[in-house]
Amino acid sequence: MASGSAYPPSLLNRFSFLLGKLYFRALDAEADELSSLHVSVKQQAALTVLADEGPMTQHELGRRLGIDRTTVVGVVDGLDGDGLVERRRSPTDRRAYLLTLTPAGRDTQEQGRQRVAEAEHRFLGALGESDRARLRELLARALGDG
Amino acid sequence: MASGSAYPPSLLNRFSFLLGKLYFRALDAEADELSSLHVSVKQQAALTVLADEGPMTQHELGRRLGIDRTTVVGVVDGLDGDGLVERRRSPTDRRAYLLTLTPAGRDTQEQGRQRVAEAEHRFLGALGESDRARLRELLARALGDG
DNA sequence: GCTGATAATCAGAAACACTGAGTATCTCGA
DNA sequence: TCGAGATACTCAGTGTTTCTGATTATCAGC
Repeated sequence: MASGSAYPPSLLNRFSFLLGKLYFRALDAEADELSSLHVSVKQQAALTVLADEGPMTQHELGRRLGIDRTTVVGVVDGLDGDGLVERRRSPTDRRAYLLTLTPAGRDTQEQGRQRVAEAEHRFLGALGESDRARLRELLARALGDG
Repeated sequence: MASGSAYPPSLLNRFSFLLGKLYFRALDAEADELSSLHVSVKQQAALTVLADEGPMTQHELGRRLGIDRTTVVGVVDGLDGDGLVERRRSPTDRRAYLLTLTPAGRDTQEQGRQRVAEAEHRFLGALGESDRARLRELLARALGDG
Protein backbone atom coordinates (compact mmCIF):
# COMPACT_ATOMS: atom_id res chain seq x y z
CA MET A 1 0.00 0.00 0.00
CA ALA A 2 1.20 3.47 -0.88
CA SER A 3 -0.95 4.43 2.03
CA GLY A 4 -2.03 7.86 3.00
CA SER A 5 -0.69 11.35 2.86
CA ALA A 6 3.04 11.88 2.66
CA TYR A 7 2.73 15.17 4.51
CA PRO A 8 1.57 15.59 8.09
CA PRO A 9 -1.90 17.10 8.51
CA SER A 10 -0.48 19.82 10.73
CA LEU A 11 1.67 21.08 7.87
CA LEU A 12 -1.08 20.78 5.29
CA ASN A 13 -2.94 23.39 7.30
CA ARG A 14 -0.10 25.83 7.04
CA PHE A 15 -0.15 28.29 4.18
CA SER A 16 3.58 28.67 3.93
CA PHE A 17 3.98 24.93 3.58
CA LEU A 18 1.27 24.58 0.96
CA LEU A 19 2.48 27.59 -0.98
CA GLY A 20 6.07 26.47 -0.88
CA LYS A 21 5.45 22.93 -2.05
CA LEU A 22 3.22 24.10 -4.86
CA TYR A 23 5.58 26.90 -5.81
CA PHE A 24 8.57 24.64 -6.25
CA ARG A 25 6.47 22.12 -8.10
CA ALA A 26 5.35 24.92 -10.42
CA LEU A 27 8.92 26.08 -10.97
CA ASP A 28 10.05 22.57 -11.80
CA ALA A 29 7.21 22.07 -14.25
CA GLU A 30 7.90 25.37 -15.99
CA ALA A 31 11.64 24.90 -16.09
CA ASP A 32 11.08 21.49 -17.61
CA GLU A 33 8.73 22.81 -20.29
CA LEU A 34 10.99 25.75 -21.08
CA SER A 35 14.23 23.81 -21.20
CA SER A 36 13.85 22.94 -24.87
CA LEU A 37 13.58 26.65 -25.66
CA HIS A 38 16.81 27.22 -23.71
CA VAL A 39 15.27 29.89 -21.52
CA SER A 40 14.96 29.88 -17.75
CA VAL A 41 11.77 30.70 -15.91
CA LYS A 42 13.13 34.13 -15.02
CA GLN A 43 14.15 34.76 -18.60
CA GLN A 44 10.72 33.80 -19.87
CA ALA A 45 9.15 36.13 -17.32
CA ALA A 46 11.42 38.93 -18.53
CA LEU A 47 10.50 38.29 -22.16
CA THR A 48 6.83 38.34 -21.22
CA VAL A 49 7.07 41.68 -19.47
CA LEU A 50 8.95 43.17 -22.40
CA ALA A 51 6.44 41.76 -24.87
CA ASP A 52 3.50 43.18 -22.94
CA GLU A 53 4.87 46.53 -21.93
CA GLY A 54 7.44 47.38 -24.53
CA PRO A 55 11.08 48.45 -24.11
CA MET A 56 12.21 49.42 -20.63
CA THR A 57 15.38 49.83 -18.63
CA GLN A 58 16.98 47.04 -16.63
CA HIS A 59 16.11 48.90 -13.49
CA GLU A 60 12.46 49.02 -14.48
CA LEU A 61 12.46 45.36 -15.51
CA GLY A 62 13.85 44.39 -12.14
CA ARG A 63 11.16 46.38 -10.40
CA ARG A 64 8.43 44.64 -12.39
CA LEU A 65 9.83 41.19 -11.80
CA GLY A 66 10.65 41.91 -8.19
CA ILE A 67 14.29 40.89 -8.54
CA ASP A 68 17.52 42.60 -7.58
CA ARG A 69 19.30 44.96 -9.95
CA THR A 70 22.40 42.79 -9.99
CA THR A 71 20.35 39.70 -10.74
CA VAL A 72 18.81 41.42 -13.75
CA VAL A 73 22.28 41.76 -15.26
CA GLY A 74 22.70 38.00 -15.46
CA VAL A 75 19.21 37.41 -16.80
CA VAL A 76 19.66 39.98 -19.54
CA ASP A 77 23.19 38.73 -20.31
CA GLY A 78 21.69 35.38 -21.19
CA LEU A 79 18.90 36.80 -23.31
CA ASP A 80 21.25 39.19 -25.04
CA GLY A 81 23.76 36.44 -25.72
CA ASP A 82 21.04 34.32 -27.32
CA GLY A 83 19.87 37.21 -29.47
CA LEU A 84 16.45 37.44 -27.81
CA VAL A 85 16.78 40.98 -26.52
CA GLU A 86 18.96 43.92 -27.47
CA ARG A 87 20.53 46.43 -25.14
CA ARG A 88 19.95 49.73 -26.89
CA ARG A 89 21.16 52.90 -25.32
CA SER A 90 18.30 55.09 -24.21
CA PRO A 91 18.19 58.24 -26.35
CA THR A 92 17.19 60.27 -23.31
CA ASP A 93 19.49 58.76 -20.69
CA ARG A 94 22.84 57.44 -21.74
CA ARG A 95 23.37 55.62 -18.47
CA ALA A 96 20.45 53.31 -19.19
CA TYR A 97 19.66 50.65 -21.74
CA LEU A 98 16.29 50.23 -23.34
CA LEU A 99 15.80 46.48 -23.44
CA THR A 100 14.11 45.60 -26.70
CA LEU A 101 12.79 42.28 -27.93
CA THR A 102 14.25 41.00 -31.17
CA PRO A 103 11.99 39.09 -33.59
CA ALA A 104 13.53 35.89 -32.24
CA GLY A 105 12.79 37.06 -28.72
CA ARG A 106 9.19 37.78 -29.60
CA ASP A 107 8.89 34.34 -31.14
CA THR A 108 10.46 32.62 -28.15
CA GLN A 109 8.20 34.53 -25.80
CA GLU A 110 5.11 33.34 -27.63
CA GLN A 111 6.27 29.73 -27.64
CA GLY A 112 7.22 30.03 -24.00
CA ARG A 113 3.82 31.40 -23.12
CA GLN A 114 2.27 28.22 -24.46
CA ARG A 115 4.77 26.01 -22.66
CA VAL A 116 4.02 27.75 -19.39
CA ALA A 117 0.32 27.19 -19.94
CA GLU A 118 1.02 23.50 -20.49
CA ALA A 119 3.15 23.36 -17.36
CA GLU A 120 0.36 24.91 -15.32
CA HIS A 121 -2.12 22.47 -16.75
CA ARG A 122 0.19 19.66 -15.80
CA PHE A 123 1.07 20.63 -12.26
CA LEU A 124 -2.49 21.68 -11.44
CA GLY A 125 -3.93 18.54 -12.94
CA ALA A 126 -5.71 17.72 -9.71
CA LEU A 127 -7.91 20.78 -10.12
CA GLY A 128 -10.62 21.32 -12.70
CA GLU A 129 -10.78 24.37 -14.91
CA SER A 130 -13.09 26.36 -12.68
CA ASP A 131 -11.08 25.54 -9.56
CA ARG A 132 -7.91 26.68 -11.27
CA ALA A 133 -9.57 29.97 -12.12
CA ARG A 134 -10.82 30.34 -8.57
CA LEU A 135 -7.36 29.59 -7.21
CA ARG A 136 -5.76 32.12 -9.51
CA GLU A 137 -8.27 34.75 -8.47
CA LEU A 138 -7.76 34.10 -4.77
CA LEU A 139 -3.98 34.19 -5.08
CA ALA A 140 -4.06 37.45 -6.99
CA ARG A 141 -6.38 38.97 -4.44
CA ALA A 142 -4.30 37.70 -1.53
CA LEU A 143 -1.27 39.32 -3.09
CA GLY A 144 -3.15 42.59 -3.10
CA ASP A 145 -3.28 44.98 -5.97
CA GLY A 146 -0.20 46.87 -4.93
CA MET B 1 0.21 58.83 -6.87
CA ALA B 2 1.11 55.34 -5.79
CA SER B 3 -0.84 54.39 -8.83
CA GLY B 4 -1.81 50.94 -9.90
CA SER B 5 -0.36 47.51 -9.65
CA ALA B 6 3.33 47.07 -9.04
CA TYR B 7 3.28 43.78 -10.93
CA PRO B 8 2.55 43.38 -14.62
CA PRO B 9 -0.82 41.79 -15.45
CA SER B 10 0.89 39.13 -17.53
CA LEU B 11 2.74 37.88 -14.46
CA LEU B 12 -0.30 38.08 -12.21
CA ASN B 13 -1.84 35.45 -14.46
CA ARG B 14 1.01 33.09 -13.89
CA PHE B 15 0.69 30.60 -11.06
CA SER B 16 4.40 30.30 -10.40
CA PHE B 17 4.65 34.06 -9.99
CA LEU B 18 1.64 34.32 -7.70
CA LEU B 19 2.69 31.33 -5.64
CA GLY B 20 6.26 32.54 -5.34
CA LYS B 21 5.43 36.05 -4.24
CA LEU B 22 2.92 34.83 -1.72
CA TYR B 23 5.23 32.09 -0.48
CA PHE B 24 8.09 34.42 0.27
CA ARG B 25 5.73 36.90 1.84
CA ALA B 26 4.44 34.09 4.05
CA LEU B 27 7.96 33.02 5.01
CA ASP B 28 8.89 36.57 5.92
CA ALA B 29 5.78 37.03 8.03
CA GLU B 30 6.34 33.75 9.86
CA ALA B 31 10.03 34.32 10.40
CA ASP B 32 9.22 37.72 11.78
CA GLU B 33 6.61 36.38 14.18
CA LEU B 34 8.82 33.50 15.28
CA SER B 35 11.98 35.53 15.75
CA SER B 36 11.14 36.44 19.34
CA LEU B 37 10.87 32.72 20.14
CA HIS B 38 14.31 32.21 18.59
CA VAL B 39 13.11 29.47 16.29
CA SER B 40 13.25 29.41 12.52
CA VAL B 41 10.32 28.50 10.31
CA LYS B 42 11.85 25.08 9.66
CA GLN B 43 12.44 24.52 13.34
CA GLN B 44 8.87 25.42 14.18
CA ALA B 45 7.67 23.02 11.49
CA ALA B 46 9.82 20.29 13.02
CA LEU B 47 8.46 20.97 16.50
CA THR B 48 4.94 20.82 15.13
CA VAL B 49 5.45 17.46 13.48
CA LEU B 50 7.00 16.06 16.66
CA ALA B 51 4.18 17.46 18.77
CA ASP B 52 1.53 15.96 16.53
CA GLU B 53 3.07 12.61 15.76
CA GLY B 54 5.32 11.86 18.68
CA PRO B 55 8.98 10.86 18.72
CA MET B 56 10.53 9.86 15.42
CA THR B 57 13.94 9.47 13.82
CA GLN B 58 15.70 12.27 11.97
CA HIS B 59 15.25 10.31 8.78
CA GLU B 60 11.51 10.16 9.33
CA LEU B 61 11.33 13.83 10.27
CA GLY B 62 13.10 14.78 7.08
CA ARG B 63 10.68 12.70 5.07
CA ARG B 64 7.70 14.41 6.68
CA LEU B 65 9.09 17.88 6.18
CA GLY B 66 10.35 17.14 2.71
CA ILE B 67 13.91 18.23 3.49
CA ASP B 68 17.25 16.53 2.98
CA ARG B 69 18.78 14.25 5.59
CA THR B 70 21.81 16.49 5.95
CA THR B 71 19.64 19.56 6.39
CA VAL B 72 17.78 17.86 9.22
CA VAL B 73 21.04 17.62 11.16
CA GLY B 74 21.38 21.38 11.32
CA VAL B 75 17.73 21.94 12.22
CA VAL B 76 17.91 19.42 15.05
CA ASP B 77 21.30 20.75 16.21
CA GLY B 78 19.64 24.09 16.82
CA LEU B 79 16.65 22.65 18.62
CA ASP B 80 18.82 20.35 20.67
CA GLY B 81 21.18 23.16 21.60
CA ASP B 82 18.25 25.24 22.81
CA GLY B 83 16.89 22.36 24.86
CA LEU B 84 13.70 22.03 22.83
CA VAL B 85 14.24 18.49 21.64
CA GLU B 86 16.36 15.62 22.90
CA ARG B 87 18.23 13.09 20.84
CA ARG B 88 17.50 9.83 22.58
CA ARG B 89 18.93 6.64 21.25
CA SER B 90 16.26 4.39 19.86
CA PRO B 91 15.94 1.27 22.01
CA THR B 92 15.37 -0.83 18.91
CA ASP B 93 17.95 0.69 16.56
CA ARG B 94 21.12 2.11 17.97
CA ARG B 95 21.99 3.87 14.73
CA ALA B 96 18.97 6.11 15.06
CA TYR B 97 17.81 8.80 17.43
CA LEU B 98 14.28 9.17 18.62
CA LEU B 99 13.72 12.91 18.58
CA THR B 100 11.66 13.81 21.61
CA LEU B 101 10.12 17.12 22.58
CA THR B 102 11.17 18.50 25.95
CA PRO B 103 8.62 20.39 28.05
CA ALA B 104 10.25 23.60 26.83
CA GLY B 105 9.94 22.36 23.27
CA ARG B 106 6.28 21.59 23.73
CA ASP B 107 5.74 25.04 25.16
CA THR B 108 7.61 26.73 22.34
CA GLN B 109 5.68 24.73 19.78
CA GLU B 110 2.38 25.89 21.22
CA GLN B 111 3.45 29.52 21.30
CA GLY B 112 4.84 29.19 17.80
CA ARG B 113 1.59 27.73 16.55
CA GLN B 114 -0.19 30.88 17.65
CA ARG B 115 2.46 33.12 16.11
CA VAL B 116 2.15 31.32 12.80
CA ALA B 117 -1.61 31.79 12.91
CA GLU B 118 -1.07 35.49 13.48
CA ALA B 119 1.41 35.65 10.62
CA GLU B 120 -1.09 34.01 8.30
CA HIS B 121 -3.77 36.40 9.40
CA ARG B 122 -1.45 39.27 8.68
CA PHE B 123 -0.13 38.29 5.29
CA LEU B 124 -3.55 37.15 4.09
CA GLY B 125 -5.25 40.23 5.43
CA ALA B 126 -6.69 41.01 2.00
CA LEU B 127 -8.84 37.88 2.18
CA GLY B 128 -11.80 37.28 4.44
CA GLU B 129 -12.14 34.23 6.63
CA SER B 130 -14.13 32.17 4.16
CA ASP B 131 -11.81 33.04 1.28
CA ARG B 132 -8.82 31.98 3.35
CA ALA B 133 -10.48 28.66 4.02
CA ARG B 134 -11.30 28.24 0.35
CA LEU B 135 -7.73 29.08 -0.62
CA ARG B 136 -6.36 26.58 1.86
CA GLU B 137 -8.66 23.90 0.54
CA LEU B 138 -7.73 24.57 -3.09
CA LEU B 139 -4.01 24.57 -2.33
CA ALA B 140 -4.24 21.31 -0.43
CA ARG B 141 -6.22 19.74 -3.24
CA ALA B 142 -3.83 21.04 -5.88
CA LEU B 143 -0.98 19.49 -3.97
CA GLY B 144 -2.78 16.19 -4.12
CA ASP B 145 -3.30 13.90 -1.21
CA GLY B 146 -0.06 12.05 -1.77
C1' DG C 1 30.39 73.63 -13.04
C1' DC C 2 29.52 71.52 -8.46
C1' DT C 3 26.80 68.14 -5.64
C1' DG C 4 24.11 64.37 -4.85
C1' DA C 5 21.36 60.82 -7.04
C1' DT C 6 20.78 57.05 -10.41
C1' DA C 7 21.80 53.03 -14.20
C1' DA C 8 24.55 49.34 -15.02
C1' DT C 9 28.33 46.34 -13.73
C1' DC C 10 31.48 43.46 -11.11
C1' DA C 11 33.82 41.02 -7.32
C1' DG C 12 33.18 39.02 -3.20
C1' DA C 13 30.21 37.44 0.63
C1' DA C 14 26.31 35.23 2.58
C1' DA C 15 22.65 31.75 2.79
C1' DC C 16 21.03 27.64 1.23
C1' DA C 17 20.74 22.88 0.45
C1' DC C 18 22.96 18.96 -1.74
C1' DT C 19 26.88 15.25 -2.92
C1' DG C 20 29.84 11.98 -1.46
C1' DA C 21 32.36 9.76 2.00
C1' DG C 22 32.91 7.81 6.69
C1' DT C 23 31.34 5.39 10.99
C1' DA C 24 28.26 2.63 13.35
C1' DT C 25 24.66 -0.49 13.20
C1' DC C 26 21.08 -3.29 11.27
C1' DT C 27 18.99 -7.21 8.43
C1' DC C 28 19.14 -11.14 5.78
C1' DG C 29 20.70 -15.41 4.24
C1' DA C 30 23.99 -19.18 3.91
C1' DT D 1 27.64 -17.05 13.35
C1' DC D 2 29.62 -14.82 9.68
C1' DG D 3 29.61 -11.83 5.62
C1' DA D 4 27.23 -8.71 2.32
C1' DG D 5 24.52 -5.06 1.57
C1' DA D 6 21.45 -1.53 3.36
C1' DT D 7 20.45 2.24 6.55
C1' DA D 8 20.96 6.35 10.26
C1' DC D 9 23.59 9.97 11.21
C1' DT D 10 27.39 13.24 10.53
C1' DC D 11 30.74 16.13 8.23
C1' DA D 12 33.54 18.42 4.71
C1' DG D 13 33.30 20.25 0.55
C1' DT D 14 30.61 21.91 -3.53
C1' DG D 15 27.27 24.25 -6.18
C1' DT D 16 23.62 27.56 -6.68
C1' DT D 17 21.48 31.72 -5.88
C1' DT D 18 21.07 36.15 -4.41
C1' DC D 19 22.67 40.17 -2.10
C1' DT D 20 26.27 43.96 -0.49
C1' DG D 21 29.40 47.31 -1.54
C1' DA D 22 32.23 49.64 -4.66
C1' DT D 23 33.04 51.53 -9.44
C1' DT D 24 32.11 54.06 -13.67
C1' DA D 25 29.32 56.87 -16.34
C1' DT D 26 25.68 59.95 -16.54
C1' DC D 27 21.88 62.87 -15.02
C1' DA D 28 19.28 66.69 -12.60
C1' DG D 29 19.15 70.69 -9.80
C1' DC D 30 21.28 74.67 -8.08
